[in-house]
Amino acid sequence: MLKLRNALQHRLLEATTQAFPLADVVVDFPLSPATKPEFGDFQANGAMGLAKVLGRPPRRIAQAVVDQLHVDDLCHPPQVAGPGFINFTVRAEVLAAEVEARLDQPRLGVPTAQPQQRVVVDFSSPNIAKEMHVGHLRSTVIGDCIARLLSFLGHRVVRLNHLGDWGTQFGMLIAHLKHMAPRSLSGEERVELGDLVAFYRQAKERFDEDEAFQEQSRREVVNLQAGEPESLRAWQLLCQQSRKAFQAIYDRLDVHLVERGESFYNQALPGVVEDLEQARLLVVDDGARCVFLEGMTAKDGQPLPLIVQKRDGGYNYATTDLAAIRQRLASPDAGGEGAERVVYVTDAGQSNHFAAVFQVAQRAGWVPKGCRLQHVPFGLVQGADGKKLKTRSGATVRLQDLLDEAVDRARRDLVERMAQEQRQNEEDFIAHVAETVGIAAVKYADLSQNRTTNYQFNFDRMLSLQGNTAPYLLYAYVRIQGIARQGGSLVAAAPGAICLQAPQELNLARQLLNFDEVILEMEQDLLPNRLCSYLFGLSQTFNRFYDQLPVLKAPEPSRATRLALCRLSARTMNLGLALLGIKTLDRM
RNA sequence: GGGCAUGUAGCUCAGUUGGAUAGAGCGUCAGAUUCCGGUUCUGAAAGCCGAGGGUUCGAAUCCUUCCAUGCCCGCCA
Repeated sequence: MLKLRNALQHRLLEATTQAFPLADVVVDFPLSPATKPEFGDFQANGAMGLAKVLGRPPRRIAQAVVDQLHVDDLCHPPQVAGPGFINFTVRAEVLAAEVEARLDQPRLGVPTAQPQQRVVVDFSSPNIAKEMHVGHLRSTVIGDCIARLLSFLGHRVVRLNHLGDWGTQFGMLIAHLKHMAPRSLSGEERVELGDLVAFYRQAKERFDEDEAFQEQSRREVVNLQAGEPESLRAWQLLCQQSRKAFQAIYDRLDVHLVERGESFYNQALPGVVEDLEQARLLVVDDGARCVFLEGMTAKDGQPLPLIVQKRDGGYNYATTDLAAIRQRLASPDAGGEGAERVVYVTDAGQSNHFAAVFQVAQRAGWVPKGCRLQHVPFGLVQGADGKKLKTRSGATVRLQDLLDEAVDRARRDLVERMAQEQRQNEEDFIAHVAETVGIAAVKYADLSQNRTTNYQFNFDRMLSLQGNTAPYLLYAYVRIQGIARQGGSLVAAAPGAICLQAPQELNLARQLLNFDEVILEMEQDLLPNRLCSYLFGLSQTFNRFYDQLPVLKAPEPSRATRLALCRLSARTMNLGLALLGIKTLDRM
């Protein structure tokens, strides 16, 4: 409806200037989508605002504007309602023409962004030698969705996995590896570390108990940073092992990332501190080198420092994040990424940190004009008790276990339903459906909630076949495919064949045509739940349509019209879900 | 103590630049089936939008004070 809205907005402004040719009044008369279906398709609320300026009753103003409006080709006569709203209802023939035009548009009416930018989306970011857990779920799912959206809009998107692959804890791990599997380092023996979490735990235990081991661990950190070959090899071995585990999960989630761990910026860290020194931002405080932040205070009301080099000379995460910003925003000739926008998808707890780091980057002059650094925060994943999600024994929930359970449950549901319906299906089918539904349910549950709030994780709810869930949406899609299987061609409609008559047809057409508005809205604030609630509403409208009107058995021209609506519904669902990172099924 | 969030129906949550009578889903209760997959559809009950004050034609939305909850606050990320 974007095109229609723009056209109407244009005419509305013309009518307003005709009605009130006052040079000194800036006439702003915005047209927005109607807040309720009974108000039509669009509404204009400008009359109330102008009432004071013009010193006339708002309804009279609205009527004066309507009198100058020429929109007969697009709408029914606009209605003045309430205190002075103007309501517009688009003509059925116009809707039909829009539906027909959209049937063959690959982008379903969504324009590409102008200008197209180079965007870095930084998300997921697990730590080497630790397992991915619920904490990584939201970043991975939301980040992937945002990256998909921005690429769809035509931006050149680089999806970076800022892996925790460097730092003091590696000394401990390397030292432990050297004890456990010394021959693996020389390549004489292939080592399978197996459960890296257990390995990490062992190393940590030993570190806490054994003083000699502590000393050795510290030496390994120094060795690693100095590039000592054997320590480096141990480090690589650990990274490789983790990478395999991560990749298995990314494959399952259909999430693609470019690995760009913290170690990538290691060489740049001294330069970052030098730059800050050059920019006269650096202050030595209590032996640490830091930048004092503007507008941020610590507990005692003193200015808050961002430490970039510790007392012992080591660097910390703030330094790495600064190095990353500098590299991402630098031009490609300077070895940079040339990004015009960098989006960080991390939990809301890091808001302060990013505000600090962005401020320092800004003051250091690393952010070129027109470039934008953006933290996209999200809330915690909580259990049914409203507290941070844990297993029954109190441990962190492994992401792999969480996905397994979702798929298991989806499978049990499916098998039970098949028994009830006396349906026979191949094992391949069952496995594929269970996997798709399970993963979709987990993703959708996360995305369908406003990301800024904490989110209560609940298997029963997300896998339910009713309500705002992935299975409900997938089922609506499956129904359309069912029509196709029964002989309804969703391939094409004859030109001019669409004739919208029944209210269910008109409702569905309107909903379908709103897709473009929703995508642009989602782009504005990067809230995937906007798209989710749209797709849920579309599924509901479709189910009503499907329930109340026959498609295949309908006489012409209804049959062709309804098939066209089915086709556009399927395409819209498919594209919408794809932007969420969710795959559709033809049968389930 | 400071900062950032959050507070809307029994539960889980939407609510667009301030717009019309406050919106879903689940649950509850009452209905629908000659139909392309009933995993559906129709309807009902359910609200002091945390509390007070302010801004204006108009506030869940903006400002302010307070209350409650969560997260963060110097060398971990």
